[in-house]
Amino acid sequence: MRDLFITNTLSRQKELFKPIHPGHVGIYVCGPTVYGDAHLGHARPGVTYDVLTKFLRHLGYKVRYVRNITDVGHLEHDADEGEDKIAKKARLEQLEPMEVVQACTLRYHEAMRQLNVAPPSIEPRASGHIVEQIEAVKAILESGYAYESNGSVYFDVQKYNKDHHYGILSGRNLDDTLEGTRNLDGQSDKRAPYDFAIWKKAEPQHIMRWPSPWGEGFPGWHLECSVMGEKYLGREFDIHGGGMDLLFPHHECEIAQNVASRGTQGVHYWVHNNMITINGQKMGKSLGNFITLPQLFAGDHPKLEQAYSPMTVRFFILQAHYRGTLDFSNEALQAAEKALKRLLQAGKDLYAMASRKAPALPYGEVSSAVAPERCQADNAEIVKIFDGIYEALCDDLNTPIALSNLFEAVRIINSAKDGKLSLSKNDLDALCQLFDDIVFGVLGLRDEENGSDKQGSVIAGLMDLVLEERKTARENKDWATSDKIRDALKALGICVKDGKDGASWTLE
RNA sequence: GGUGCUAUGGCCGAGCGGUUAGGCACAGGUCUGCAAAACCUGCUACAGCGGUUCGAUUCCGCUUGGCACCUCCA
Repeated sequence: MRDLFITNTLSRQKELFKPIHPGHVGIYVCGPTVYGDAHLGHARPGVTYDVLTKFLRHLGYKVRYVRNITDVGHLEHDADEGEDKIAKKARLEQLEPMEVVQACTLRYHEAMRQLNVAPPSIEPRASGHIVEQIEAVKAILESGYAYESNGSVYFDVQKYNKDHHYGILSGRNLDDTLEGTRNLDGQSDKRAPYDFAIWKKAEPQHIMRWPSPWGEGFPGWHLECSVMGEKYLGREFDIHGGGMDLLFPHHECEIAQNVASRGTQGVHYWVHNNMITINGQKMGKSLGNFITLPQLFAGDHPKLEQAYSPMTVRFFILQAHYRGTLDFSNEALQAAEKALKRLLQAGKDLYAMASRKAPALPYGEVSSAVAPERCQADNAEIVKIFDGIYEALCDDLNTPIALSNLFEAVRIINSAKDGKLSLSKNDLDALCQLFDDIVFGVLGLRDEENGSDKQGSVIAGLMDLVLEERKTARENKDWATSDKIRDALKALGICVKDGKDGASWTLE
């Protein structure tokens, strides 16, 4: 099995990935808080950890991928007001909280499906794990690193920091945290401003509430990930992923809770994806510059010059390394759209040359192929591309380098198609393998052009007929008829191109 | 204020102590009835100032700019 190196936020270095149990990998990723439409920002971790998971599987690991749905417990703004984000939205729209959760979850799933992000192995909800969270609060209280105050339970950060390092992940120390924290006129039940709630008392108007030994309330936000990670992946597991903005306080708090409740940090590799920015600035609801995925796919937003397909967005994300910020712009998306089209067209031409059918991996299915150790191609350049791609992906999931190698393959395929280069059967097989395993498998790209199979085959049949007539006209040098057909098809969004081996067409 | 990240050609975006990233755009060429596509060629950059080095875009320091986290956030 090839060695994978991945940047561990804990050490801030690339580390050789070694799973706890050989051949198996447990991954936990912080999923969305379901109170609104999924936006462009959600696409980044969705795609990033989808590729990581698919690559691990391709390397031969058996992966359990857990991604939660946060449907309770997000305190809004000021923790002292204790208003649950979901409950607030529900009140505004006169809906049951779970109605909001359900609607948003379904929309999130639909957006992920369009992005060809496979569903996780387990998708636990915070609201379904209240009992476990209460048990965790009890355990933390027993450990002495928490205190009850007026019906709420807070984590005693200062005490914890005496025995452990609060800030081990984010690279801070408590004094730094102190300086940045503003005192809110002592109206809090907390002993110190940096203490965080692990159980929060429900105010009378609060809809989502559960009974507990400390009265009616709801669990603190940081707790759910600690609890569900342990429940489904064990006391210790391999990888925990999430957005960089969750690094502090969320993930820092998770570590503290894990140490307090079960005596171990729990996570071996912390992986963080960077943000998508718009004009160099992070997207955020409060900044009013966020674009939802449905808007993006429909082109329905003032910042959008056109609609961008889910695959274009996926390719756009893959073109940058996951640890860097990625700046959104129409130019960048349009460039991605064209590049993707060229890549997929080369794939089609490749399969035609090899007389194979492209694998159509439906949503949720993962290629069962295991990374080949060696490339069997005769052409040295193809071997180099093959190696380059695996080397790049094994080096902290460097998808941009992998893509640059794939475009070298595109060049070779196109040259072969033009008859300027001949490829052996081994070469073609190797290239097909690359497209099967990497382009469609690991990177999860796919052709969006074709409609349903039945419609597609009808159109293909009609096109054969039309192009046959046009060919006859061209053989008679009847350019008027030939151009008339091409123009008419163009008007329907079908682009005809005359190549050496006859005409081909694509749906715009 | 504290902590950390970053500064790459027209745009996006990799990378590295000495050797072509890649994509998009642009210009010229080949092919072609024309067009499109494709292929070939060109455009060769690393904020500024110092330092280390035989050699720095890559390491170090300073300056200037940008960003993120410290509050819900992917």
